[in-house]
Amino acid sequence: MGTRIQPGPRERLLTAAQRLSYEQGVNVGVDALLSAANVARRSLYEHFGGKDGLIAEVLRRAAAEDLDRYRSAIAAAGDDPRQRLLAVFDMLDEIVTTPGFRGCRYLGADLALAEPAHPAHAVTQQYRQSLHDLLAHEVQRLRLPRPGHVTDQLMLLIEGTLATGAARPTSRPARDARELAQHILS
Amino acid sequence: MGTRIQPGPRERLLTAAQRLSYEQGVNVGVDALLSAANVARRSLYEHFGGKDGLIAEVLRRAAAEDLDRYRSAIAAAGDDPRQRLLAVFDMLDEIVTTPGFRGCRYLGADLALAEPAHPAHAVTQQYRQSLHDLLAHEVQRLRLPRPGHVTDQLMLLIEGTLATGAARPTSRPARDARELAQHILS
DNA sequence: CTCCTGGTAGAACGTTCGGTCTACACCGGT
DNA sequence: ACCGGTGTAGACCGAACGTTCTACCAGGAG
Repeated sequence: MGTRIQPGPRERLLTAAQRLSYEQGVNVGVDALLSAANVARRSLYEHFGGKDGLIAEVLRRAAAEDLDRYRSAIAAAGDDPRQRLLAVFDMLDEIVTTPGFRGCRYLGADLALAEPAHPAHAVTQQYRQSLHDLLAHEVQRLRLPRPGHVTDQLMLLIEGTLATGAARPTSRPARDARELAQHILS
Repeated sequence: MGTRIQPGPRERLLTAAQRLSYEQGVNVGVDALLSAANVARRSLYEHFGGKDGLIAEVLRRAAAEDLDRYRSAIAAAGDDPRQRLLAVFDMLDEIVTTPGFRGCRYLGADLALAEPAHPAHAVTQQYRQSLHDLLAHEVQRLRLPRPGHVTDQLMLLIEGTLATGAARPTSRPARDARELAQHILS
């Protein structure tokens, strides 16, 4: 059964690694992951084949969660596609102003992992594609000219918001981005 | 004297580290830096006190070069502040489409170095402040309302361009950003 | 009861990490 | 001629890296 009193080692490892790989970066050591999860060394290699596999799985899980946050924010903003898309930047404002925000996890992974063959890269690519599709679906309904172009610009604003939020913590990049998004969508 | 047939070990080390710390990330090993620069281990510690000092100095040098690129691009664009600012995004288009582009060096350093006390963070902060001032000076001449706000938005577009260029190499984020910049500046 | 599965605990592997150290060579200045 | 400064070459250190290994233990199924 999936549910026990305490989550199994696989679950504990994923939870701890999701937190630590964000706080400390994906180059965090295996020992730190194991002791944070209270998991035996062996379990890591049985469940994920190695650190790379764990990191990739962590990113997959985080991607699913983050996409759900985008979907929830959009769904809660009513029916107007314009308002639904602007709601994304309201959600981003919350995220980047939350203490402990350290930038976009996926960009951080791509920059930190130099080897192009690392399985993490495929996960981040897939994540961005899903997010792009999510936005494109809303943009489509607006019947604007060049919908693909508009979607790319929204993606750029999102990446810029997360990057600026990490680089200049005093600023409020999501507000700036939201204003720019309003320009695009009108 | 400063000029010899071959640059001294300090110069070689800076040059090699500037390249390697970008290609491989700032977590590149000391041995890789030393062998790439053909420099004795000892020289690193005599000249920079350690790897952290070298990384910080590399970022300082890169920042000076990058700021000069911005200044040159702006200066070459004539007298109209609007055209001068848009020229920044033309320059960025060149940068992000150049093979081997791996994103913003300074954001990469901030994300990869988890310890807040690392000297690199002060350098990246200073770099962004200088870039911000550079843009603000041009924005000021436009006599727009909320010039600080506009400058922040331009910074966000720049960060977004560099992040997107690294994350989605097939896109042309600088063009999208330039179009948004035109909206801001009009 | 016995056996198997899946978990823990931890030693140990070889490699790499950043950093310190010794030994020696070159070269310009006095 | 000599000396001090600066460089190279490379051994060496303790620690951390990712990984593999053995030994043991709990719980459920046969």
